[in-house]
Amino acid sequence: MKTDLNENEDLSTQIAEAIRDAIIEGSLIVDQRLPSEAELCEKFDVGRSTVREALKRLAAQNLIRTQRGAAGGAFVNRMSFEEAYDQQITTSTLLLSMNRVDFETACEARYALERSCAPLSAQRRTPDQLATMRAEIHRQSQPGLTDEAFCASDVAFHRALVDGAGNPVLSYQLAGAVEAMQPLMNIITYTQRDRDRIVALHTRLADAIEGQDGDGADSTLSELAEYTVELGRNRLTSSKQS
Amino acid sequence: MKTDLNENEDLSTQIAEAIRDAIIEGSLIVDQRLPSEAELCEKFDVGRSTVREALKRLAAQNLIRTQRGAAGGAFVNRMSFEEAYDQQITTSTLLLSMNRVDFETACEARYALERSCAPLSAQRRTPDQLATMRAEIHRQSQPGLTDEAFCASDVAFHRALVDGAGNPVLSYQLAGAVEAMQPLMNIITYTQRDRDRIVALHTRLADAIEGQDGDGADSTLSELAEYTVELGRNRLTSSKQS
DNA sequence: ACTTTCTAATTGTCAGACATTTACTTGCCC
DNA sequence: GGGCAAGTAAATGTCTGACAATTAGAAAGT
Repeated sequence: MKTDLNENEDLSTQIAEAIRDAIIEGSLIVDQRLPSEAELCEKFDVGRSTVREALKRLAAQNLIRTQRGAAGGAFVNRMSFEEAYDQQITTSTLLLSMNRVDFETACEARYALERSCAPLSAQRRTPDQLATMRAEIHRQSQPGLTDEAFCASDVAFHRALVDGAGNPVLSYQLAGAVEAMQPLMNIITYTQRDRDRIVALHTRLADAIEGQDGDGADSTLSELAEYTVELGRNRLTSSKQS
Repeated sequence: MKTDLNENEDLSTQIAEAIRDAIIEGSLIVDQRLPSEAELCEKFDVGRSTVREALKRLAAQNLIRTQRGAAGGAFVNRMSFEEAYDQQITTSTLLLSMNRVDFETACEARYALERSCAPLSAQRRTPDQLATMRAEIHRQSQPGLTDEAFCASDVAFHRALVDGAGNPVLSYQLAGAVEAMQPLMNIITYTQRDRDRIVALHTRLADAIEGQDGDGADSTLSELAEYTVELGRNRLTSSKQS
């Protein structure tokens, strides 16, 4: 681990970067214990608060975890898919909401990515995932559902579809795209007719996935994408008029 | 912003979460100044170090930035695509390297995602992006290139392809998939024959993109994916034998 | 052998001090 | 009045020392 710091950033930033690089580069391996705070103070020749701030930075990125007590300390954390999901979702959500990304662009990205899962999902989906999709479709067709609940169910449906590809890396990458869209989707007010149409498309999609018809799933997703963009466009137009 | 904290986590974690939630929820908007450290101490009734650790956590996630001086303080940061890229790449890289994700799975995910960009890229790529692709192909065919430089050029080529879709959200999502693969790709030792084959495929890909032939690009990518998986498989087999 | 107690190591938190940076004010000179 | 310089105040960055809380392991006693 490098110990010479000469940039013009904060000391805690530099120290955090030095340790992060050591983790990425592999000289600190998973579950390995970092030197104690006191030792890091000596090694980098800084005060304890500075070291602690650096460690907190790393903890915020799930790179390390800390334990108190005698055999405690900071340990290199094995980044779990769960943690990575959450980070990805937070980042994506903020990225979309803070940069005035328009609905159409986000929608295009989301469905483009999702379509890349469809053929794999048609091939590999488990009965369990198929059942989840059916269950969500059933929920979506129940009357009296709030728009938000409908949206949440939509997300669950699409996640089941994505997970059907049986590729955790794909699931991880898609988590951001699908979940981060939810706040944008929530601007849509669904009429009963909209919902009927979406449920019909979801049903066709589930049928295709069940029948291992990759092309069918792909084209249905394509239709769904088009319809969603259209809904978003109408919503924007009507809100401008009002 | 909530100020009552009663969980059993660190104080700095709780405070960071409270502020983060306020940012996500929208009660703290972009470029808004947070209360000074002293004010936050009062508000949450904790010491200054605790507040500072919380702020460093947020800074590590690019949620805030800080300025020194009289009119300084912590400000809600507009998450830039650049920052989001970097975060995504770090997270993805560590996720893959720490969870023994096998080459095949990662490769499948990467090319599946990339294929979702191909048709859009064929439609919209700028001459500039096309030129980048050609330039990288040229570099790749030069003799005496190290494996690492070849890999780097490969990444640059594929990023140009992805950027060609003209959708920043897609570029962002793909950044992780493409860049995070690089360490895994680096285990491959390319023979001259491998390189020739890859350059030929890249050329076909660039031709398809130039000719706005989405299907052609898609099928070429598919071939490239297959070939890359094969290379990885051979590499693993031979390393097991040695 | 088992339980209890003690001890030491380590992180979590607080308080106070000083350094550094920076915007703004004040005062002086022209 | 305008411009320049010095000073001032507010804020973050850093250091030090102290104590609290937690925990593993050693020591002691039965």
